[in-house]
Amino acid sequence: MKRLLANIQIKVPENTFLKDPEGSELGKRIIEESIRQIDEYGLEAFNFKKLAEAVGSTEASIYRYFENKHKLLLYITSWYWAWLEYQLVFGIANVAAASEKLQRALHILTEPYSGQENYPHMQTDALHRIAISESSKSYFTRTVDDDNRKKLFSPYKALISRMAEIYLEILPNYPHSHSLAVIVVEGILHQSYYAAHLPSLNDIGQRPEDIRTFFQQLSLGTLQQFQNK
Amino acid sequence: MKRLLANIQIKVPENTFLKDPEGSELGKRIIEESIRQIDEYGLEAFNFKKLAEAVGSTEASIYRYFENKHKLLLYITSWYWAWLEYQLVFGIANVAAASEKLQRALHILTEPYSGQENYPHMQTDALHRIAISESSKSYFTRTVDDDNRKKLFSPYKALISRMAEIYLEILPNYPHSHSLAVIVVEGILHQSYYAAHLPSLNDIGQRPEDIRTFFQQLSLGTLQQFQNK
DNA sequence: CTTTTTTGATAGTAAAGCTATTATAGCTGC
DNA sequence: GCAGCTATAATAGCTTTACTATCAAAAAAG
Repeated sequence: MKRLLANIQIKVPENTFLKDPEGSELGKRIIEESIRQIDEYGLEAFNFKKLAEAVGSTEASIYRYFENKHKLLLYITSWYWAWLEYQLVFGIANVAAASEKLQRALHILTEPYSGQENYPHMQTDALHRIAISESSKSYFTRTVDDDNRKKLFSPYKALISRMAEIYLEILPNYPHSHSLAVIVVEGILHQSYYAAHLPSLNDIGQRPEDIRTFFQQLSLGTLQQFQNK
Repeated sequence: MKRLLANIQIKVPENTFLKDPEGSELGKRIIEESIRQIDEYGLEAFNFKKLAEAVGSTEASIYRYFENKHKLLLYITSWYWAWLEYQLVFGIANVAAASEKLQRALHILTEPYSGQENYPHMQTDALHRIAISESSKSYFTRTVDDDNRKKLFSPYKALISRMAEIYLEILPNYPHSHSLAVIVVEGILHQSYYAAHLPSLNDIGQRPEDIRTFFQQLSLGTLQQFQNK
């Protein structure tokens, strides 16, 4: 796939951080190590004390960048959604047929590119695993409404909108493109999770091409069913 | 809809509790109040201290019933899945046409019956809201594999299997009935959540009949697409 | 070379999660 | 009616997590 253009920057909602971690060495190390630890131990076991120790700094310093670990999770997942959106837009640029766009989009969602030159502290493969097992924790909280008002979910919504546009291109006037897009994006992530942990909830398997085929059929079938009704 | 037969009992996996809460007055009050508090404040804000105070007991006594709040959540959600499965099996019994079964199943998933005579401490409407906003927290943990080995997810799997059977009845030899079932069950719950909190991720709306129609089209479309491929 | 910003060092508080100990009340069997 | 068992209450305490405050040192900016 393609790497980021040198002058393109991934933008994360400002309210996720107190001080931009991209603006300092310590900040970048905090992000890099957070990704490592959340990926390795999971969000619950992750805390600022262990993080501080690992980056050779102090808890207080971490708190100067992020209010709490929930905001840090939002920062990390937002970055990932923004990056995925970029991959997607780039990946379908200049593709004529809408169904071909869908196919490529599903390819990116199931096998996101993992070399990441511009942001060496962003391990996109670890981020992908975090998206699979931790991302839903960013919005199933009692602060959702507040976070939403602060636009903290906009990168995720932007990604969903891109998918929705593809569906609309396949079937203009389809009224549920966003719902379908969410179901497909989350379905892909969750099916990967189930394949690894609750295999009886997944009879597609974990091969990306099989997951793609399934969701392509689900997408086209849903659209067609609406059209024929 | 229908109420539970007097001699039917909802069975919850044994390893979710240390001492069966159904076996004592205190146990039932613990469950009733847990449901109330988790529904009202969310799982994160919920803890055994406040719970103990509300039921007029002590923290130590709660710990005699449940190892921790994660197990208590598993108990509560397991009960709900088992109850839903019962509603579903009952609701489609003696229905001949498979497509009619699907329709009824979707009806139960979107509008589960809420009068609950045999288990007055089980507020099924509160449980439904908990299923929507908290249930995924029961398996997105680093103890999933362990919990799964202990069969703690069997009621959820049983529910999914019932749905899967309906799909198989509509299209025998369909190889992805379980994945489709999970996507539909979770899709219904999540779309309800988005309708309330992140409306731009849901363009179906929150009316149960609209949600049903959408997922019926998605189900049938997915099956048909497979058949025609 | 001085001022401002960033980080480090250290301390401490509050709440959550969990365990242990002892006392008391009620029931079970004899 | 009493011995013994079980369930709960009362109390205490420990550990970890989450978070705040203060001050000094180092580094960067002017």
